[in-house]
Amino acid sequence: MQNDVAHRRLRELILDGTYPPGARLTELDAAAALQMSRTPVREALRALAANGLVRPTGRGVVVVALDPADLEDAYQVRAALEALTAETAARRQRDGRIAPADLVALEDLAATTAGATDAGRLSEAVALNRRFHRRVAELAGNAIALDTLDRVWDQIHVSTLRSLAPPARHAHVTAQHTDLLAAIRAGAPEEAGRVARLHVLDTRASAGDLSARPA
Amino acid sequence: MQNDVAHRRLRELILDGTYPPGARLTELDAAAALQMSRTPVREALRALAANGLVRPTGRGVVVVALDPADLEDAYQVRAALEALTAETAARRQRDGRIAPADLVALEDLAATTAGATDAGRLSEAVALNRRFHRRVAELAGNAIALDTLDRVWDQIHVSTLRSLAPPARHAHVTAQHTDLLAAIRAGAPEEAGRVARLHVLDTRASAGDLSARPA
DNA sequence: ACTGCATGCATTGCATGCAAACAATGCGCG
DNA sequence: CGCGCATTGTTTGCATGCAATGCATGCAGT
Repeated sequence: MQNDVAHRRLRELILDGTYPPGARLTELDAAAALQMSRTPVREALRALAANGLVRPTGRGVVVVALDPADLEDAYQVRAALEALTAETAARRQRDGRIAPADLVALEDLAATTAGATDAGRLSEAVALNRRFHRRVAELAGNAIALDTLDRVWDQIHVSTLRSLAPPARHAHVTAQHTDLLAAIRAGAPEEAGRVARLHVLDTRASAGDLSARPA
Repeated sequence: MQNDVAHRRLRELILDGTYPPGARLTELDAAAALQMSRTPVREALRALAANGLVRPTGRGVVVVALDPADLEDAYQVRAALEALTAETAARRQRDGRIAPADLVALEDLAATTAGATDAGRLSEAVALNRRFHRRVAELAGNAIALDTLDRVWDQIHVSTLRSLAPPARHAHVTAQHTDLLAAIRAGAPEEAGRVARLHVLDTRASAGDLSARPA
């Protein structure tokens, strides 16, 4: 009950845009693509549907394509949860329950992310950015929040794939990362939560602008 | 791709305690219980795992049993999301985007819930309580938040099944419901969010106390 | 030309069979 | 008496086959 190759591979194919939002996918298609029989593919499709990456539709499934309103909703959820995890992480730091090495590693990651962003290595920057946010959430030590965030991140990722544009004001984004780290390091929960929420909502703003004028 | 009888029925069996937290479940067992072949059951099990109701373990799956720390985490997530939805609902009300009938219906539901709680009809009260919270979340019109909350509610529900004790201070709980409704009706987002968060965390306190001294 | 219907086809739902993995058990050997 | 190893049984992973469903296509009748 843990050999989900089909699930993992299909998730990859969706996240990297091979199956873009709105793409219809039948069991047979997917099975052919993965060179497997329909059985494991069916299971994977169910799991993906449960994770909100794919939506059942009459025959077959379609890759989710969040409309602007849904995307806004997703960002609201993400903001609420990242505020929670940032706040929790800061509290843990204040209580001395965070290993100094973890904080340093996180600061390194932030720097690497900023570097990739500045250099315009887009997809790498996106991946690093997600890893940064995920690490922050990990610091909170809330497995359920992390799990939930993974879902939301995936959903947002899929629906913002086409707008893989460089963040308009990436110096701003980098600065916000720095602020967040500072608040966590200082053990200031309130501040960390506030910064995290605003940062997510800022990201939304740019993604929203882009998704407002696509195909 | 939407005929999940197996998924729905297994979910029911887990939520109503037929398969209690920690129960091990093999595909064959479940298939026998549902009188189906293993194939649809496997799909259901994968979906349940994706929804966090069941956890893969070596052979077969076990029904999730959140330890007290995880339960606390789940309540934190729930509180953050219910604060968001309450806040959003209040904002919508303020902007006149909520049908008056919906608010009235919600107040009725709150009254019914209070009645069942007072009368000590425990399982009915639990069900009504969840419906009340769900309706509030629906008012926010955020489908993704609702979806996410459903997951978290399910997870919490499973792990608090054994402690089906009457809420210690149910007058208090009822009062908080009233306060929440008032804040929404008044179109006071900040207040609604605050009340919702505190209400959830209060609930947690009592559930936590109970789960601290179980089997 | 348009509507209604029937036929065919794509696609899903489910069962069954088989092979591989893993765990437990019992056996032989030291 | 204890330890290691082989054997057996359980359970999963996957493929295939078949039946049922619903959609699209084309034909006929108006």
